[in-house]
Amino acid sequence: MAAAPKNPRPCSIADTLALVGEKYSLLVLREVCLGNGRFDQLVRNTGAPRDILATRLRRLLDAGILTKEPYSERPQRFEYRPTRAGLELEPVLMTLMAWGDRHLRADDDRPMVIEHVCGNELVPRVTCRACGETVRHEDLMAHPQAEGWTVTGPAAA
Amino acid sequence: MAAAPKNPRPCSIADTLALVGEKYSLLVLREVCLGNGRFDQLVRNTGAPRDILATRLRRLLDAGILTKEPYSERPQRFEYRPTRAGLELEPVLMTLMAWGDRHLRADDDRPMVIEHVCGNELVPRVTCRACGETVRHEDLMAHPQAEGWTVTGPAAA
DNA sequence: CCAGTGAGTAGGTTTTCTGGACTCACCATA
DNA sequence: TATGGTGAGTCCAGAAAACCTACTCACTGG
Repeated sequence: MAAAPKNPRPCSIADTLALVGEKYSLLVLREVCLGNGRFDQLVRNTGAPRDILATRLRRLLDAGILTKEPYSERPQRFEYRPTRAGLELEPVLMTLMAWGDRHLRADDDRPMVIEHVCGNELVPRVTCRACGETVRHEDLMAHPQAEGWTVTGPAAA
Repeated sequence: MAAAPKNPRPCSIADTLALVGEKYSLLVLREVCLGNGRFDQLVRNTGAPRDILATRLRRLLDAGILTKEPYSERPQRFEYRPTRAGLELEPVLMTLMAWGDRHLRADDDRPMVIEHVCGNELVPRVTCRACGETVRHEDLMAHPQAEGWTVTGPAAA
């Protein structure tokens, strides 16, 4: 018998995680978004082994999520910065942080508070671009576009 | 010399990823949110090896993100379902999917379209709960709550 | 009785992570 | 000019995870 075909559901979540889902990648992105883009800062702040960090950085550069900008000639030194695409991953970081703050922490134990220009603390909320309402699970219907990938809960194709 | 202390930045993103950041975990959550909660469905749809899937499921159960509900006595069969906490991770899945759809796919090649009750296709957007505005990177200021964890870009503590 | 299914477990190999030391280029100071 | 320090990595051996294949166990349906 031929080996298992191994074709999981085609999915943009999976594709995105293939780029940024490895250990430390999103922490690197966090630091870089905070402006801490130097190698040793990344090592200290993420806890990644230097070795692993180097391969993660290469991958994120290749994926167009980070860029490497010189901040000193002689000794050549670089700083990693998010690209536009990298910055567009910030919502992922926000929603992860919000979940952790809600479920893993006491109210007075949040390690970081983010302030929005409006002057309030940022509590991120995901809304529907079309109608502006908060997105709730019960309000969603999934429509797989490929044959054979059914969903049994919210919807049928 | 004593070994490196290895204390990375305290962070809810890291804490959340410690629970759901391993390979396949978020794909399992995706399937479970879609209503495909049985072991063999999860194997097929995520592509995870059966033994890895078993350990991921245990971890997600322990973390209170999934529950195991019987759908048949004799033969005892269970189905995994998201808890409230699990459903609250859906925004993470939405934002990951939106990013992948935007950056890794052509417009006519999205593997899944989600319809909101409002009748439109869901395009998720992260907004500030206080003022309702779309969250943009430039509008944020990060305030680390612990000493020593500076940010050099958006803000100082 | 036999084949088939759903939900795992077991074992052995391959891949990846990890921690530590090492390099290389440069600067500062004595 | 030696001496030490920093930033940005690389290299390596041991530990841990992932992977694949096969196997079990409890049924069910014909």
